[in-house]
Amino acid sequence: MEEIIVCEKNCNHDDKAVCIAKGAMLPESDVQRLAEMFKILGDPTRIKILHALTGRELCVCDLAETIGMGQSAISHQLRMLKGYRLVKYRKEGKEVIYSLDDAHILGLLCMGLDHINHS
Amino acid sequence: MEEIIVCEKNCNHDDKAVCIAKGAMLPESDVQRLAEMFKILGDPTRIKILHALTGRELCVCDLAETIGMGQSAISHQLRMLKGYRLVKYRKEGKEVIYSLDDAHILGLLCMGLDHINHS
DNA sequence: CTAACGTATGAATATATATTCATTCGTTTG
DNA sequence: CAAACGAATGAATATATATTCATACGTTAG
Repeated sequence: MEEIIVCEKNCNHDDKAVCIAKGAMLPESDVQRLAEMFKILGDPTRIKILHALTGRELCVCDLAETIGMGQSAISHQLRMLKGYRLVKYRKEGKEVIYSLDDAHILGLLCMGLDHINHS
Repeated sequence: MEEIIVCEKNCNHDDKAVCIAKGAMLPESDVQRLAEMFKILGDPTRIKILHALTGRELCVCDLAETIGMGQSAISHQLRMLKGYRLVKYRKEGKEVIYSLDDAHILGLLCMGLDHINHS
């Protein structure tokens, strides 16, 4: 699956470890996308939004009140979540109603919850 | 499982949604710990370190060379990972050899990889 | 058409974060 | 004991990030 890269530099101690580790490295693009994805989940406000939207759809205003933050802050975060396809929206009159777009990400959230509870 | 909180404020539109959403909210402490945990995984360098240490132990120097970054940068990140019990170390002469301390977290990494690949 | 409402947005601010540099510490080796 | 090495650390810096404020936009109601 992963291509083997030969390590050029000769370090003083055990070369082999570095060579093997280098060869096993994730492609940079995967690393970046992974980090990006986890970073999105690494913010309390965004977690609250995603969790609030599980099994429910809510307009911006209600989200803001539910979470207890300003409308603008929520809107900015929704913009980001929208960008990563984690939420979608539908317009109804003046309201914009958000819901989850990616059920898959909930698995990560749940697994995260498991992790912080069982340890 | 979760205690129901009654919402006081009367918003113009549908109160019920907010009440229910508020009642279903995660405890603040859970939210914080979840976010904290994901934030740790939300950095390319830390992902590289954790991934490099899967199935292998490496000293700081080799980690730095494997990843292609300065010793100090790696050391700072290891400090953080150590703080969250994601890595452990053992000393061998002048070297400090790190390994994973929490195999559980690898599940999250893998699941993350699945997620970015199948979507 | 105008006012009111819900939302989006840009700028500003405060804060957090990662990396580098210089230095120190501890261990080993000559 | 002194020099060399690997690692840790603190300060400094650069950069990213979240939130607030003010305002603009679009829709609806009067």
